[in-house]
Amino acid sequence: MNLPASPLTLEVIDLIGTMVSRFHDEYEAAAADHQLTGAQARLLALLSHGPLPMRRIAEQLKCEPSNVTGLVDRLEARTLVQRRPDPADRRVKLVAATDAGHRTADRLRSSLDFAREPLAALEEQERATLRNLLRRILA
Amino acid sequence: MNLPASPLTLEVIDLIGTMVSRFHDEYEAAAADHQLTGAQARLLALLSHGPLPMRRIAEQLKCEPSNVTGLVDRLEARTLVQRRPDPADRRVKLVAATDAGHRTADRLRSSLDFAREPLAALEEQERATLRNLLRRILA
DNA sequence: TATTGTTATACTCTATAACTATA
DNA sequence: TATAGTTATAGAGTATAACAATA
Repeated sequence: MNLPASPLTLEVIDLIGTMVSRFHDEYEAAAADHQLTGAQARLLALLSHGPLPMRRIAEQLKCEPSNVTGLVDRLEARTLVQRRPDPADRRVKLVAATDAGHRTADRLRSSLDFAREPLAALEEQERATLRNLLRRILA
Repeated sequence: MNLPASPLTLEVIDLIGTMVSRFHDEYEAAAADHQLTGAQARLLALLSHGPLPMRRIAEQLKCEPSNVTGLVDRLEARTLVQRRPDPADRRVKLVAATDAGHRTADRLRSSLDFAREPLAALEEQERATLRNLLRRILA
């Protein structure tokens, strides 16, 4: 059983919804600026930390492994990623970002700094307060 | 020119990213629980405020009008929405949620109260602080 | 037998362009 | 001529099920 939410709580939920929507739209737009779809951008960002097996990619992206095949196919056709054999297990294919892929991922990440601008409205101390509140919500 | 972001700012951006990702995934899951896609759920939520012309729906959903045709087709096939003529302009079709559509939208909205639970970790005063910070960021 | 990645299939979402019926 | 909605087409993302190679 849920208690009815207070007007304050409802407003916070609404504000979070607005933030989610805005952040999401701008991420898609930033990806499009680099001729990437949102899913492709997320995969490329994932690979900037290092190569991953197809299986792990599917887990991280929360989708079926069969989807990853097409996703990697399209990025590989543009030489942004590369399939490599895993010496330890010949069933596994490791997907790695190429140099071009890493550069694209870096540029994408920089362009995402749009998120930094709205935060400039806050003082250092206020950003710390926001960080602490978000940490507790997401804990 | 952008100044490099401080570690604090980067952490806040990262926390916001986590919130966006979590909120988005849970919205999709809640929609799926009602046999709706995310796009269908957003359209149905939009119509809970009242009927809208196809054109306005496209604007609100930030997509092309041609997409709305199929979206409404699929919801109409399940009698969750209905196309009506606009007495004032015979070119316009008004899309309205049916009773069943309103009920589904209500249930969906209730199930989204998952967002309320994490907020319970905060005291009333802290929620007010969070609201004020978010308001300024999103202003 | 179980696991990894792929293929085949089907559906939804999306954009573009051409069409129709109104205005 | 301009606008609202539709259709046709195509590409991308997604899930399910069946499959080959390897463990």
